Amino acid sequence: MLEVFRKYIESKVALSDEGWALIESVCIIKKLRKQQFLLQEGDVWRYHAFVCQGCLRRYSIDDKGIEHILQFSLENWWAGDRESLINATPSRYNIDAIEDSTVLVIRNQDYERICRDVPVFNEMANNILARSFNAAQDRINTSISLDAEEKYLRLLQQFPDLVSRVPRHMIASYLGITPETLSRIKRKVTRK
Amino acid sequence: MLEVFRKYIESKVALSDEGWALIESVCIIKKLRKQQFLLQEGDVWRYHAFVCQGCLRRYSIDDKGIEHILQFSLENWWAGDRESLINATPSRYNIDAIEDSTVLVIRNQDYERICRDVPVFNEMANNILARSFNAAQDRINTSISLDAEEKYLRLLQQFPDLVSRVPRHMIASYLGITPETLSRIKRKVTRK
DNA sequence: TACTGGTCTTGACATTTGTCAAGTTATTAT
DNA sequence: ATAATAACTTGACAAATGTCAAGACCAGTA
Repeated sequence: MLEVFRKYIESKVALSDEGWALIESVCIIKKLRKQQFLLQEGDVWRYHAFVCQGCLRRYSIDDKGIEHILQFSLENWWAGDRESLINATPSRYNIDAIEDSTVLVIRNQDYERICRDVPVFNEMANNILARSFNAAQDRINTSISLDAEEKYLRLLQQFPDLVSRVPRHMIASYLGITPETLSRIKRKVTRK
Repeated sequence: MLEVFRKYIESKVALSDEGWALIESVCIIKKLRKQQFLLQEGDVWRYHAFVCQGCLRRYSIDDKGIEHILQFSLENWWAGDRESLINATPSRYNIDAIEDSTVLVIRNQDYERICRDVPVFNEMANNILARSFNAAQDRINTSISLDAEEKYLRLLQQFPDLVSRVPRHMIASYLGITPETLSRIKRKVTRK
C-alpha cells in the first residue's frame, strides 16, 4: 500500500530514495471498514491522511441532525480537517469510510519534519494546499452561481466516477439539495 | 501607506529591519478610484495584492450577465486570483474597487523571492493560505447547510462592518440570493 | 433647487426546491 | 433463498426563492 503513496509523490515531484526512506518511516497504514470513523466531531485532528484505496467523506451535522458532506476523498486524495489541525480546536466535522478503505496516516509533527527535511515534499505539500484552495473557490463560485440542476451536471462532468460510485443521497448532500430534488433532476436530465 | 503593510506583517510575525527593507523594495502602491478594475476577466494575474485602504470585490459574471461576488477585501486583507496565478491561465474573475482604495501590489516573482529570502514572510504567506482555505471551507459548509436567512444572519455576525459598508445588492450577490430576497429577509429580521 | 443615477423596498405572481408519505428497487446479512 | 435494511423514486402539497414592474429613497451634481 505504501507503493501507492510513493507513486503519488513521484507523479508530483522528483523524490530521492533517501527522501522516501524518511517518509516511509513515519507512515501509518490504517484499514477502515465501511461506516468506520477516521475522525469524530469534537476530537482534535492532528494528522494528514492519504487515501490509498476506498472512499471517505467529511461532513457536518446540523441542528436538525442532517448531514452535510463537504468533501469526498477517493484514492490518491487527502482527507482531514485543516481547521482543527491548525487551530488545535475540536473538529466540527466527522470523517468516515463510505467503502472499506485503506488510509495512510502521518502525524502532523512527522509531516512537518518531513517538510523540513525533504524539500520536494514540502513543495508538494504547498502545492496540494494551493490546489485545494482553488478547488474550494471554484465550489463556492458554482454554489452561488448555479441552480441545482447545473450544479449536478457540473459535478457529473468533473467527477463522473465519483457520482457513479457514491450513493445518490450523498451526492445530494454534497450539492446542498435533497435526495428527492436530485432524483427529479436525474429523471429530467435522462429524458433529454 | 507602506506603514499599514509593515504593521500588518509585524502583527503576524517578528520582522527584522533587513527583512522589511527587502519587502519594501518590491512594493508597488496603486490607487484605485471607485469602480476601477484591478483585474479583468481574461487577463492573467501575476501578483499579490494587499488592501491598505478601501474595499475591493472579486466576482464572476455568468451567461446571463449576472455578477457573483466571491470575495470582498477590506483593509488588511489580500486580493487576487490564485487560480490564474498558479496555472498561468486567463482569470475567470474581475476585481474592482467598491470604494476609492489604496492597494499594495507585489509581482509574483518578487513575492516568491521574498518568501525565499525572508523566512518569516514565507511563514506568514503559508499561514495566510492555510487560513484562507479554512475560511473557504467554512463558506462551503454554510452554503450547503443553511437557508438564505441563516446565511445572512451569520454574515452579519461575522462581518458586521462589511454588511454595513457594502451596498446591499452586493451582499445579496455574495450570499447567492437576489436583492429582493435579502430585502425581505432584512424586514423580517428587524421586525423581531 | 431640481435632476440624475444608483439603491432599496414592495407587491403580485412564477418557479424552484423542500417536506412528508408511500411504494419500489437494490443490497446486505443471516 | 429469505428477510431485513438501505437506497431510490414518485406524487401531492407547502415553503422558499426568483422574476418583473413600480415606486420610494438618497447622494452627488448641474
